[in-house]
Amino acid sequence: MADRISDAEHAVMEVLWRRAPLTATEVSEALEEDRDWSLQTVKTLLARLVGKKVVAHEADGRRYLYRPLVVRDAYVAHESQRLVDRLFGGRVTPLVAHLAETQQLSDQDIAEIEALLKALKP
Amino acid sequence: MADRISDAEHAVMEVLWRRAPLTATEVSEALEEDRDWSLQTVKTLLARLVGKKVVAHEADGRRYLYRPLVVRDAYVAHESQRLVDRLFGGRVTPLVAHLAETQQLSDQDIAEIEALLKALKP
DNA sequence: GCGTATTGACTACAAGTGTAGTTTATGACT
DNA sequence: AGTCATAAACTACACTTGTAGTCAATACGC
Repeated sequence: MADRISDAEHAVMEVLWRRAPLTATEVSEALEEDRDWSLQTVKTLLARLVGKKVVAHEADGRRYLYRPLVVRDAYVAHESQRLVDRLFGGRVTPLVAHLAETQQLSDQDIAEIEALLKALKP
Repeated sequence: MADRISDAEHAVMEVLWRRAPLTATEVSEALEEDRDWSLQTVKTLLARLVGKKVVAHEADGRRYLYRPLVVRDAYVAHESQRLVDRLFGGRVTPLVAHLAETQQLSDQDIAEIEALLKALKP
């Protein structure tokens, strides 16, 4: 479960996190808007995800049903941590500071985050 | 300038962002603590970075001096944006919310971020 | 001046990634 | 029953990435 999920694979995971289990064809259809992939490509990605043990497939008649084996939150946490570690020395404050500066946080964003922080305080 | 910087390449960039210009040997020495790379490996990475036009090299006698062509802030901004886009639908607040939950922000972290946000308000 | 170390240039090579095509079995329709 | 569509399995192939090795030129120490 420690293998990295590539970019293309991640797009497939997002579909499965939204709804599962799905057949390969259904996943492919769900991706049509965003990526211009052939069904074969999607199947390859699904097979690789199964190989990485982050997706399970169970036979359903002649086809497979795919479902995620890792929860999205865990993935998001892992990737966020990676970024914070690599670019901000593991500290969250500099990240927020950076986003605040470069991203033009709207007043509403700021209000939201403040409310969130307030709720966290003892 | 749009080529992605790989993980290993990023380690080299960090060295150059800290101090530049440097020779390949100096970069290699600076990396000794963190990565167990041969000089040749570092040279390969430098060459690739030059190929990607994110590092420049200028001859200095028989060797080259390497210096970054992109500023760290731009890279950090780009990577942060990528993560926010991919995992949080482009919105910063959910990222902060997520980090707040999973990262056990200390009281001090919270205080820092609050101060930072206060400073941003009109 | 000659050997040795250093440097850049070029080459290597396996694993991972993006992106399919081909083959074979099976089920669905007429 | 024969034909067409579909699904899985296998194969392909170029590009990137991690990690060097080799070669040829040059400079430095003695």
